[in-house]
Amino acid sequence: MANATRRRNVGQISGESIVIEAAWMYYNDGLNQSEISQKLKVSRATVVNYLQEARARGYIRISLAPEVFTGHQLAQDLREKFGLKAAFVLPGGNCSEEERLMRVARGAADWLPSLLNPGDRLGVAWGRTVYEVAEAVEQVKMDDVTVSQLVGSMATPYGFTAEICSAHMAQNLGAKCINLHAPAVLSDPVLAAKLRQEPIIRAQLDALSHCNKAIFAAGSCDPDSHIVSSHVASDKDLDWYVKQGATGVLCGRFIDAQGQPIPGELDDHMIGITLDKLLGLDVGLLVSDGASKVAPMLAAIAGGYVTHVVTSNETAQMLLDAAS
Amino acid sequence: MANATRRRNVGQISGESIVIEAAWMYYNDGLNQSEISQKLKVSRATVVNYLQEARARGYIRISLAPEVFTGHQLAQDLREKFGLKAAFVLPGGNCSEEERLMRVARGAADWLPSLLNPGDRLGVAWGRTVYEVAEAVEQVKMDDVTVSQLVGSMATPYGFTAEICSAHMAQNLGAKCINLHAPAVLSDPVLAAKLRQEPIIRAQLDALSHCNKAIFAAGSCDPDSHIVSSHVASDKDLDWYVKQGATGVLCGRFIDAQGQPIPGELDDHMIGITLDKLLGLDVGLLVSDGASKVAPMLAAIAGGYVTHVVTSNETAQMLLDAAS
DNA sequence: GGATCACTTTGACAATTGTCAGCCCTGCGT
DNA sequence: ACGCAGGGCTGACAATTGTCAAAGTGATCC
Repeated sequence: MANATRRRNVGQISGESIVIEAAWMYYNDGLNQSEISQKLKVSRATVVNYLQEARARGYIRISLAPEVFTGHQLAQDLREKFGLKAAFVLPGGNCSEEERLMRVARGAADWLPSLLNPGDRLGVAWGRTVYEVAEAVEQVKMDDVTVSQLVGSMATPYGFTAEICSAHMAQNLGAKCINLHAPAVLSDPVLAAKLRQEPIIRAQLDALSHCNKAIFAAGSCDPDSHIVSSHVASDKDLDWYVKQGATGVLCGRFIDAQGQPIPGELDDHMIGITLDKLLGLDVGLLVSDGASKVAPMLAAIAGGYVTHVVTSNETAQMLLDAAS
Repeated sequence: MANATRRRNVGQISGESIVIEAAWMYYNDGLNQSEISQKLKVSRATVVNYLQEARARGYIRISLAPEVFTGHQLAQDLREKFGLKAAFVLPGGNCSEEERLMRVARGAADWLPSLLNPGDRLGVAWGRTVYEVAEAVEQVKMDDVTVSQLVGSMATPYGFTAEICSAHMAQNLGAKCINLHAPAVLSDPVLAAKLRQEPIIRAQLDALSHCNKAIFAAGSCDPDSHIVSSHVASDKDLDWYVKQGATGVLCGRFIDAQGQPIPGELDDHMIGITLDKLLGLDVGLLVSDGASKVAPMLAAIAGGYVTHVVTSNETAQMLLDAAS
């Protein structure tokens, strides 16, 4: 393979770059395939092959202009009403909740790299949404970015543990990754406290304090919420917190409608970032979608954790309506 | 217009954003136009219209991956041989000199925004090549970038004066623009000196010292060079400088094969940046192409003014051959 | 009301692009 | 030499996409 002699249109252009030549003519010069095939003296079918190869190798970048999603009316309304730095509102038209979630995740993934600068430390939460964002991020080379896992790992049956979320995110961003090698929840608060004092864990938790940006989703307090199915909280815990006024979940912590953390038993059992650390970040990126997330999102925003939001048309409208 | 009631598929998605919806489905979800027309419940022809509108409005960004041009063999060879930070080598295959120049200009225009950061001050030289680059830059919003005109204005018959080059560049980059409101060459050195002392001109010249990046082309010393046809130098001047060893022209100044400025009468007549100010920049972007530019480019590189190069395949090869 | 205007939408047709089986080289093993 | 394998190229056909003139639709002004 390596030194196999390729022919590729002998006597023509330097050989390997004929693919690029074709791609340039097609996408930059605006020639059609027939014209290109004439110039290159190959059949049009070959030009098709070249173009496909160019696309397959990722030479061609096609993207929708981000301004479209941050600039339109709903996005501006969100920004003004909630005092955000920016909002990214995607068309969700007619899709199922599932499809909408994927779109929102993809939108966040497209937007995220432009929110990061060299030297940044990005905290990554966990959950289905965050996982899909991590997966959807296009491989790019972000110089000097560090990704940190915001909460410990859990036994979610779906494969989107906090570890995997942060690892994939770092992988696709070409960033360094600091994982938190501990469970998110321990049955014994004493053990949890001891673990927090372990030098390795302690260092990792310290690192979290230095994050200047974070990406997270808002979790709902429904009985079928992932916080229960991932065994972070039991049904009993959930009931208790809801009685205390829990409206949403952020990084594994329950918050009330004003976004204030609700102190409770779980705090002592958990290993992960505390919510006060999420205040005052350069970027607090909330990615969530769906009717069930409206109240949690509002709570997170009210708590001041959020500077940027990614969501769909529909959810944006619900947020605005609910807050009017 | 503002409050005119648009119909656009009444009862469907919020109306204006149906274009975005269609674009998303087409480019992100990979659906074809028929599928989209079904989902959106419009005819396929309408979908075509939506997509065209999206493209016309610039919602769709298509670009060739820059790594292709900075990564391939010739670019790496250039970088190593001349100690550059990066080189951008475009396919020039089979084109006329004119077409190659346009490609190189376009390549530079595509690359330039990614070389700029907030706070940068970009010095812009003049000439046919620089003009084409300025024209080819896609309208983007670069926050907090300032463009400075590196040399005074001249009576070129072709419309690419230094003023126009820098103004268009700033325009398309969405940057501020500092023009140099003075002729590049004055017949009287005393007058030139006086003009340099004028507060406005002086301030503008001072601003040039603060540029941290610059874009320029290498000019040749042929009798049909633009430096002559634009009346910056006379034929007699040119002859004299060539006799002194002039190999190229950079920002209106003659340099020898080692890139050293050749002191001469013209210096006192000129208003514009001096070459020592171009040393040690974060980015010195040389954009040039063609056989006649090979020697001037080598001279500019030898002089240490250049950190980044944009050129074609063919010229890159000539540079490497000539320097081997 | 109805004529007009500016606009979007549409169906039928034209052009462009994608697919695929088979050909034609070249290198390699027998 | 010969046959084989594999990659690249091609022509004919299929699918997708673009064009354009005509028709529809609400708003606005007699």
